[in-house]
Amino acid sequence: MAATETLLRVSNYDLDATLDSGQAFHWEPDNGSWVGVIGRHGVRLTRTCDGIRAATAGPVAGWQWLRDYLQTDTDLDAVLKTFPDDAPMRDAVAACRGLRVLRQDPWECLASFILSSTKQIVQIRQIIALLCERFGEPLVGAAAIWERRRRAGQQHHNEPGYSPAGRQRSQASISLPDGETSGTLSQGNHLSHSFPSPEKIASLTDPDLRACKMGFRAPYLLAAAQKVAGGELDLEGLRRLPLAAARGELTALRGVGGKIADCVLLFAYGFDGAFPVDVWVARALRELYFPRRRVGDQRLRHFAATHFGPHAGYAQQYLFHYMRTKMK
DNA sequence: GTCCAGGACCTAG
DNA sequence: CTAGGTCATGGA
Repeated sequence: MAATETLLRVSNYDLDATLDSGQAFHWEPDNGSWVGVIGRHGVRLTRTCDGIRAATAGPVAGWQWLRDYLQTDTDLDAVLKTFPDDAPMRDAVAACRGLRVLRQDPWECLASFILSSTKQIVQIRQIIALLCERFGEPLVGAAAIWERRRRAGQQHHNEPGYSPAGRQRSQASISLPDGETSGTLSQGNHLSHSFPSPEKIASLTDPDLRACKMGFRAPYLLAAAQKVAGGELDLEGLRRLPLAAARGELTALRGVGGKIADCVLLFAYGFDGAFPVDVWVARALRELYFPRRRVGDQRLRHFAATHFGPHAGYAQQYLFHYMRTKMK
């Protein structure tokens, strides 16, 4: 394996909380490390005493892309200092100090959250895994893995646009023999392909997508992919817009309301003022800030938009993870 | 079998 | 403005 390694020196970084807090869905724990996909790279991350050890399956030119993704250069203490000084926030921060907000690819983030509506996180991962293994590109450095499979006398069907009809045979043919992990970065096939490009998804059909278990979200994803691939929506251009304008561009997409738009603005663009309110955060706000009071949806959103300061989205992520892990 | 999930949308009051 | 139904799927 032509692996490349480095050590990202960083303190105050909770890798577990960061990669398992419902921001990104292309990561899995593996023997004390995390294995995942960033762009076309398979990546293994391991927390050490002085930082994060990173390894990729193929050669890379520098590591700035990984520092950007993980936000290791963010001054976390400066962010935490802007949080409101109240009991709920103190408890939430104490529960997962070191949690970071990632900086993901806009298309992957938008598509992932279009798929997230009324789904449990474990199911979102499953849908995205299917989407990637069927329609994504093999990762950089994965050629050695494919060669090993080929020499084992197994066929595989890697051509673009293969039909769902060939799925069963294809899946069976590319699975490794029992017990072989071969020191590869990922054991499962679902972590061996990139997230499909907007152009790729735009070329698919509704049944192709529904076969990935995404149900009524399929037409939403397809329409979004077509707008991005056709240049009608410029995702890179959103970086230069004010928060409200960027939000308007995203919510113009069918299937993208305020919550999903805020997730994308926060997790992909770094708009820290975006404050996604899902069922968990709504529950957290009601229980922690308005105990046994009847608070309307409108007032709750107003509170969220005004109470948490310039890094409100960051505060939201602490509340979300706190609620989901500690308070059940 | 029932309830619910990092929702959005449509309609009716 | 809020309340309720609908969409598709599968964990718990």
